[in-house]
Amino acid sequence: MNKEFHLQSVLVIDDDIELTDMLSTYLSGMGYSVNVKNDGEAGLSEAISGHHYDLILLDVMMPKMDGFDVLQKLRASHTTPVLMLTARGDDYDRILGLELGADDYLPKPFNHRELVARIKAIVRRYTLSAGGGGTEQDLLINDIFLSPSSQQVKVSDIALELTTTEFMVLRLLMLNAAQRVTKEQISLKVLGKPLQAFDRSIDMHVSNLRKKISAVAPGDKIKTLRGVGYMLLPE
Amino acid sequence: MNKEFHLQSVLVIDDDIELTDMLSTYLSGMGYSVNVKNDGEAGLSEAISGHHYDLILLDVMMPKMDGFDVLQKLRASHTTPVLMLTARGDDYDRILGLELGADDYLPKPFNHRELVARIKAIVRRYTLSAGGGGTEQDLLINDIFLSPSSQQVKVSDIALELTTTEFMVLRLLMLNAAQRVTKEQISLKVLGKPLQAFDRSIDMHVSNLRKKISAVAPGDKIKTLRGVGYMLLPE
DNA sequence: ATCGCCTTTACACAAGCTTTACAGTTTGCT
DNA sequence: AGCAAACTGTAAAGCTTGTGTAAAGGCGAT
Repeated sequence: MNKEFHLQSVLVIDDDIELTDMLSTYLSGMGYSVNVKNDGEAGLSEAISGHHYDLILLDVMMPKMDGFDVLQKLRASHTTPVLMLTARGDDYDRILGLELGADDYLPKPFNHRELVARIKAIVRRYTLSAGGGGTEQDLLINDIFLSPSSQQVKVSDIALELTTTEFMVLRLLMLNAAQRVTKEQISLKVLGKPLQAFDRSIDMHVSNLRKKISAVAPGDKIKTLRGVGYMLLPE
Repeated sequence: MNKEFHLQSVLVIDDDIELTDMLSTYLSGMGYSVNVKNDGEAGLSEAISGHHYDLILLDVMMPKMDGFDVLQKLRASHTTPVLMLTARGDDYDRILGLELGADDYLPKPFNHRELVARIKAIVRRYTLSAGGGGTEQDLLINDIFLSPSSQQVKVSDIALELTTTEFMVLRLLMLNAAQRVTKEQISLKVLGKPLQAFDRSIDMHVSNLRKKISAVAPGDKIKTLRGVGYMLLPE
C-alpha cells in the first residue's frame, strides 16, 4: 500500500453544502487542514492563490464554473493532484476528466472507505513520483524500531511483516507512547472514518499487531485501557 | 468511552406511535427529557424551534416530509447529531443518509441494546470532537498525581492500577479539591446517569478508590460528607 | 479468477460495574 | 440516655459489557 500518508492540506470544491460539511469533518478528523469553496470560481482562485494544497477534491457540476473548466485552468500553472467527484456515473465524464489531468474520478454516492482508498492511492502515487521525501522521523521505543521512509518495523532487531494499516496503528501508538490513544482516534486517523457501534476492526488490527510482535519479543508492549483504547508502553 | 457527557434532551421524529411510545418510555427511564413528533413537518419545526436537542432520532418514511428532507433542511442551520431509523435495510439509504449528514443509521426492527450502543457511539464521537482532548491538565494534590493523557495515577510516587471509572471519580474529586462533591454530581458526570434511590455504586467506587490509595499511603484523603457526598482533602 | 487484507461474525472469557447483605455509624427524637 | 431511622463501609455475589481471537465474508487490486 502507500508508503506515506501524510496529507497536510486539502481543498474541497463542491456546491453541495452537506457533502462538503461531511468531507470537512472527516478529513479534519484525520488531522488535515481542510478548506472548502462552494463554487468553481472561488475554488479556482483559492487553488491558484499561492496557498499550497496537497490534494484537491473537485466536483464536476457546479454553478459559475464547472469542474472541467476549473481543472483545465488550474492545470495551466499547477500540478496539484485532483480527485474529481461527480453525480453522473458515465464514462464520458471520466475520460474527459482524466484527459484534462485529473488523477482519479469518484462517482457519487460513495462511501468513506472508497474515498479514503482513492485519496491514499493518489497520495501514494504523487509522493512516490515526487521523490517520496522521507520527512517522517524514525522512532525507537521499547525495543520497537519503526521507519516511515521504508515502512519497516524491527522488534529486537528482527524485521516484521506488517500490513499498511497495522503499520499506521503502530506508528500512531508510538507517536503517543505512554499516552492513551482512544479507539475513536485510531479509527479516524488510520481508517479515516468515525468509530461505529459494534465495530471491532480496530481490535482486530491491534490483536494482529500483538501477535506479530510477541512472536518475536515476549511480553505485551501494548496495554489495553478498557472502555477507552490502547497505549504503547514506553519500557 | 466518554462518560463525561450526559444527554439531556432527545427529539424523536417517527410516525409509528407504538415505537415512539416505547422510545419515550425507555429514554425517559434513562433520565433523558424526550420530545416526540409524529410527522416530518412537525419534527423539523420542533428541531429548529430554538429548543436545544442533544440528539435527534429520525425515521425515514413518514407522512408530509420524509426523513431525508427533514435532515437536509435541518442541516442548513443545525449540526445536531442525528440517528436515522428506517425499515429498509439497503445500503443506498444508508449512504444517502450519511452524505446528508446523519451520524448513524439503524435498521428496524432494532432492540434496546443496539439502540443504546449506537446512541453511545454518537455521543462519544460528538463529545470527542467538541474539544474533549487537549484541555485536560495534570493534577497534583495531597500527594496524588493524576495525568489524564496517560490515564495514570501516582500516590507518593507509586503507580496505582485504577479502572476508568475510579480514575474519573478521582479526577472529579481532585478538580473540586477541598470542595464538596455530591453523589448526584458524581453519578451524572462519571456514570452519565442520575443517581437512583438505593444506588450504592458510587459508594463502592469511592470505597475501592480508598482501598487502593491507602494501600500505598496511610490516612484517608477522601472525606465523607454524610448525606451529601465526598470531598478530597487538600492536605 | 485470484490474492491480500480489511471487516464482520461468533463465542468464550475476563474485567469491572452494580446489587445485595449486613455490620457499623451518625443523626434526630423522646 | 436510649432508641429508631437513615446513612455509610465494604465483602461477596451477580450480571453486564468490553475484549481477544479464530474464522468467514467482502472487496478492491492485480
